[in-house]
Amino acid sequence: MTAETAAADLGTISRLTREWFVEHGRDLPWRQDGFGAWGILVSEIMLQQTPVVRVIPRLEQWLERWPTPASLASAAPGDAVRAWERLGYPRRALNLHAAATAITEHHGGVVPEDVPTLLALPGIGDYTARAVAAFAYGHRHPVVDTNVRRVIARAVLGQGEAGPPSTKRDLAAMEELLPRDLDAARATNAAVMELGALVCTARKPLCDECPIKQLCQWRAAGYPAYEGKRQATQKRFEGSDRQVRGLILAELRASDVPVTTDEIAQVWPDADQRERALSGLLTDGLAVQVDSEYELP
DNA sequence: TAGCCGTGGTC
DNA sequence: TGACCAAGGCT
Repeated sequence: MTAETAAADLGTISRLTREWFVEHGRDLPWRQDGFGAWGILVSEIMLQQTPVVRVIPRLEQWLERWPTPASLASAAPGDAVRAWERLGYPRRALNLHAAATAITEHHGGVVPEDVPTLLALPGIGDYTARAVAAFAYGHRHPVVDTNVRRVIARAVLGQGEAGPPSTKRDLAAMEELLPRDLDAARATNAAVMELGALVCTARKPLCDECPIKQLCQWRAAGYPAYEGKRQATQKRFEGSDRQVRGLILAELRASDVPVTTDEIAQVWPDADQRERALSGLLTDGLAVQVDSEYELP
């Protein structure tokens, strides 16, 4: 295949995916016109490693309570952790509060537009910075999440799985899929992501329904099994320190007053694990000690 | 960079 | 039923 043909195919992949998106993309809250940069930022933080269906109700409550960065910044960090409820990875709530504070104090209460400034905010990494710049402000940046990585691996590279993160490779590939036009570029980012979420899924991809199956390199190769490296498998959660942290934090969230070590001892039998978990929560700022008791910050 | 960080749903 | 997966970030 010549370079020209390849470039043309990338353009076709991009266009077909956008056309599919217009027809099949979900009407998610953060995609509505005028949703606002703050709402999009909050949604992106909440969506980190967390399914859409669990984010939507929490996001709506969050934005009703804290409609601006300044409003969240004026709350206690612990209120953010409590309002996070059971979304998981509660340090995200703490980071979001810290980001709101930085935005209020250093950026005039307005969510920054450019990737480097966004990256400097706590809890905002490469994906989230690009997503906010692209979706909230319409900047032309490749946005690469786990869905996009999978689509690129399959459709462009002909591999069954994305394997371990390969940021440079995937950013370059996504960059090539982005049209010059700003609106079309933003739509492409959303469309490829959505294709990975709804059709080109991790387990049972719906290849028959795929708008770019004719151009998919993985399909053309006969769906070879993935042979490359894989991401390390997650450790078992049941009985882990992570579980203990979660249980202790749930105890702190549920209480209006500081919690005693005796009360914490009720949530988990193993004292060593309790100490490790509690110490970790203190280090992370998710808990603070008052005399011999503990509470949210 | 590999390991850690929650929680719940799926097959 | 247990492993896998989910719009990642940080160290």
